[in-house]
Amino acid sequence: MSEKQQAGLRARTRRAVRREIAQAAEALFVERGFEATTIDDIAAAVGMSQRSVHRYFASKEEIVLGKFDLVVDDMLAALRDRPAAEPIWTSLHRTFDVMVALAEAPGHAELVEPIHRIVFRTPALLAAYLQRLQRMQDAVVSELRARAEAAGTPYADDDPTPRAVTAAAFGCLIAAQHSWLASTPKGSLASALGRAMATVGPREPEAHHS
Amino acid sequence: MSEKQQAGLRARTRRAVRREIAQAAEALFVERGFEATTIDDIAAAVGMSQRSVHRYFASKEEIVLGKFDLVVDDMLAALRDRPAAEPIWTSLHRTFDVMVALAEAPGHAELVEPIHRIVFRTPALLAAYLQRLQRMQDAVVSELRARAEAAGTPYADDDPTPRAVTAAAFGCLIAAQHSWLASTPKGSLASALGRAMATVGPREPEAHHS
DNA sequence: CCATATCTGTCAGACACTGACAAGCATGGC
DNA sequence: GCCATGCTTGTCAGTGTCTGACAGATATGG
Repeated sequence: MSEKQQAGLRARTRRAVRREIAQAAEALFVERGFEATTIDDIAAAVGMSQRSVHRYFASKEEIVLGKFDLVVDDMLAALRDRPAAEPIWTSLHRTFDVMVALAEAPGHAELVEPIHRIVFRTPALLAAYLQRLQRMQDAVVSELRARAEAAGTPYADDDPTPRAVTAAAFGCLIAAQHSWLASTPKGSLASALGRAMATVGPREPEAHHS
Repeated sequence: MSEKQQAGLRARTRRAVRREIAQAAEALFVERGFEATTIDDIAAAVGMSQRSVHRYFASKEEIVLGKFDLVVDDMLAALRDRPAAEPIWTSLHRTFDVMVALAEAPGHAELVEPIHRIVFRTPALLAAYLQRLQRMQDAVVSELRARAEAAGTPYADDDPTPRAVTAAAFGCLIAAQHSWLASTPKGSLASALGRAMATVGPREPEAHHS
């Protein structure tokens, strides 16, 4: 009843309206910038009232970053499906692959780059994006703790290891996005991620879950 | 003329008023929370108008995170003073030590923990903090590029290495802050940082500036 | 003592966001 | 076909952050 991805008619039309709003909004954002576009402009573009737009998106940033929230669930599911014996760094790399694949999926890959650029250029959007990444890291850390617990080598409650490794991996993701935006000619985001994640990695001082 | 840390009378009184506002605001934030405290409340607490408070702080978040901006300059200076032959990871560790030392300095160390907790608990504040860390990373990456340039082994423009290493280090900083807040009994932030930065690190596939 | 610069309060406004209410429109039982 | 129910929508009103403009108070420097 809450906010599931039901196949009901209501939920379907709701998602359609969401897409319509996001589509019109992104066009305006690309055209005249994020901050220079008001909610009223977006509402007028789709023929709705300002209030209704806010019924579909809790905040202005969510219009741009809303898609990311949907990917997060897929990424966490991908992480859970990774074999327990796999090195953590590899599992995190494969988790990011889910996001990269959707970003480079054919059809709407043209909008990905300008939107990406806007997110990293607009302070408010970058802050919101980093906040979402941070929130996702909490979920990843929980998963890593559960995995270590299942392996018989749980982390101590105040052990910074799982969060440090996770934060380092997410740092590589952001570095890859930066590098991808700066690359000329434009390479693939997947290769940028691979290169970034090859430059750093976890250190295993003693035996700790192979 | 712009915004330097002059020793003039004007700049001195201005910083005094800033401190007074921040002090009163932090008391209110700790007492009733960040979001539940309005600018009008803060203005009333220091006997000023709402408009004048905004003349000293561009945003509500800056009242809390303004001190961080001052530390950033010291940290960047510390990074520049590190010997060029020192491993990057160690240089970054020493850079963070500057911030840790100020956080654990005697006198105002009691306020550090509750403020820390508020920052990590309040979404808007966490987002603003992460944004500032990201902006600082840009400066650190520039410094690392300049250092590699001076060493005769410059990075390519789209090489994600310097940013990935930097992002990983900052991830360790955040992980250390988390671990420090979660630790009972409360350990030192410096030791938490040391443990976090020991868990991950750069990989040197080939010879690249010792 | 005066010209200049700075600080201040007040007013007004843009903008994001929220709650409340009533009207429109659908679905589903009768 | 008809009506009750529930969801969506627009309108209105309000809060809170943040900004610009103006005028008065205060301080600085010649």
